[in-house]
Amino acid sequence: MNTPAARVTRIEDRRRTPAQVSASDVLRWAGLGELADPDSDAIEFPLRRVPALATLYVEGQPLQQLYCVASGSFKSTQNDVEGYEQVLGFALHGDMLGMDALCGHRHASSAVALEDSAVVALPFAELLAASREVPALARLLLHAGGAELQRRGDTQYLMAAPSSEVRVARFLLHLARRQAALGQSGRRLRLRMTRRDIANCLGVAHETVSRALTGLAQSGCIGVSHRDVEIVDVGALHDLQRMTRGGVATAQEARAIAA
Amino acid sequence: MNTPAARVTRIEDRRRTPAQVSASDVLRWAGLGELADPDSDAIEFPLRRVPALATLYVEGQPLQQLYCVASGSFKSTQNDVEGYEQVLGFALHGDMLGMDALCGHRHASSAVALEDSAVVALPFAELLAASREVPALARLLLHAGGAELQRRGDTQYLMAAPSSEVRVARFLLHLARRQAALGQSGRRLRLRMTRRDIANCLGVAHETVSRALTGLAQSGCIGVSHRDVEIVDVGALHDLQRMTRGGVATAQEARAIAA
DNA sequence: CGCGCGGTTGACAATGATCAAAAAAGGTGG
DNA sequence: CCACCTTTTTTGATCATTGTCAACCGCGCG
Repeated sequence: MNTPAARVTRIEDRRRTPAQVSASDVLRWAGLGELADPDSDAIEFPLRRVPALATLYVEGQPLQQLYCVASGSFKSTQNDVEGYEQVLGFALHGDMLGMDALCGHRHASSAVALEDSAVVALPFAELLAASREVPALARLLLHAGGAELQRRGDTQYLMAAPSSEVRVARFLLHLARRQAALGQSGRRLRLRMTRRDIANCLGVAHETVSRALTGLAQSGCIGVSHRDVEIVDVGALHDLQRMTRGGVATAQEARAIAA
Repeated sequence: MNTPAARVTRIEDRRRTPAQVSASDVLRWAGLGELADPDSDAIEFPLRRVPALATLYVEGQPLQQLYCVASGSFKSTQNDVEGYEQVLGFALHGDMLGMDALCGHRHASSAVALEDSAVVALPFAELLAASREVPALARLLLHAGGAELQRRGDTQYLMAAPSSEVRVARFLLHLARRQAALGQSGRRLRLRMTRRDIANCLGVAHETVSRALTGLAQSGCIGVSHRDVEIVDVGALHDLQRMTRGGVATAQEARAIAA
């Protein structure tokens, strides 16, 4: 494994050096570090900064590039005829964006940066050509597609929760798990998205998200301050998350019922 | 385009002949007919019958095969710790199953046949190897991943509908559109899944699905008899499907409000 | 024939959407 | 730095939608 950490290019460095990221780094970020090799080291992709609230691509636009989130975060959305926006999910470091354009070669969703972010731009045509000689690239695309499908499945699970408080609890746990997998804290979350975005994604009114958060805070499961959430009692939150219906007054009650 | 129809292998024929399907046929079924060539004609995959209610693969199982639905239909489900089942979606002819296992090489969902069905079994390892020489196979995988993502996005859109009647309306329209794309009727549907499965997928109680269906029937939008649904007034259903909240008494009212 | 499963319908309680308003935060320009 | 604006978030009150419980029907099957 010849010290992969030493070879990982730090994002911060890239702000000064020419904005390029090697395919190896993309593989590592996507969780396929074991496939990084000299071939993929040699391939470089441009890094593109995306300011907060900027649109990376919009639904219907022909597929030119796929993107890998280098830093920051994004929301994916679908817009129906009336312009009503449906939030499909949120993308963090290492997540690929634009995979749903692989069928039809037009983006099936839009992506908007939630904060100042950066993405690696992967030109699809070149990627396709290069993937014939560098199998790791082909694997990258398949892996990314599978990962995105799993995230969508998780989101569907969130949305199907019978009570809104459970939905929000699941949402927080899901986000915490993803952050933890990135080496960040699994207890302290900064919600980069608005309550409205969360509500939209969960299929509830945004006031309900607000109420659910204060409810969970009053039960002692979490602490909420603006967009910072601390998961105080993971166990209680996890027990609550499984419940079918009806809120729970306190974290201890949640444990009592679950026992 | 040398008369592709003549070269398409009919499903019925396969019941007698050795159970093999060419890669070209899979490409055509998946909507990539233009990529079919002599190379892909030469590759054959086994056809596997799946009786009603049989499980094709289960969550957690190592990925051995990907599947393409040849006939019949399937539901994809996720099971949480307690065994509670979450229906993620339904697969029809030409849909690929198992794509979410491409990340982690374990199935992230289970697939169950809703009726007597048949699938083309695509051994993943061989597929990966062959795709280096036959680009069409690589494209097939990417295309299928994108298609599955789009279907999941549509499902999320269904689930996010604010009223249960709208959810069901969208569900019916979605299914009708897919059936129409397969050359079948876009007006007459046979719901292969139980009401409970629909409800689970939409995130509502199964009684609510029942009520929504009779409600839509009484408004004159659809006709319902057991599992056969006829879309009588597509326009009204489509108008209703866009509404944000509140049912509509009659199909004419739906049009009046929409006007 | 009885049984189980899937589906429908009714009654009731309650979750959550809606409307309304105000407080808090963030950004902008002077 | 402050005033001012917009956006975001919170909280309250009310009521409809919908989940839950329950009974019933129709159908297929052993």
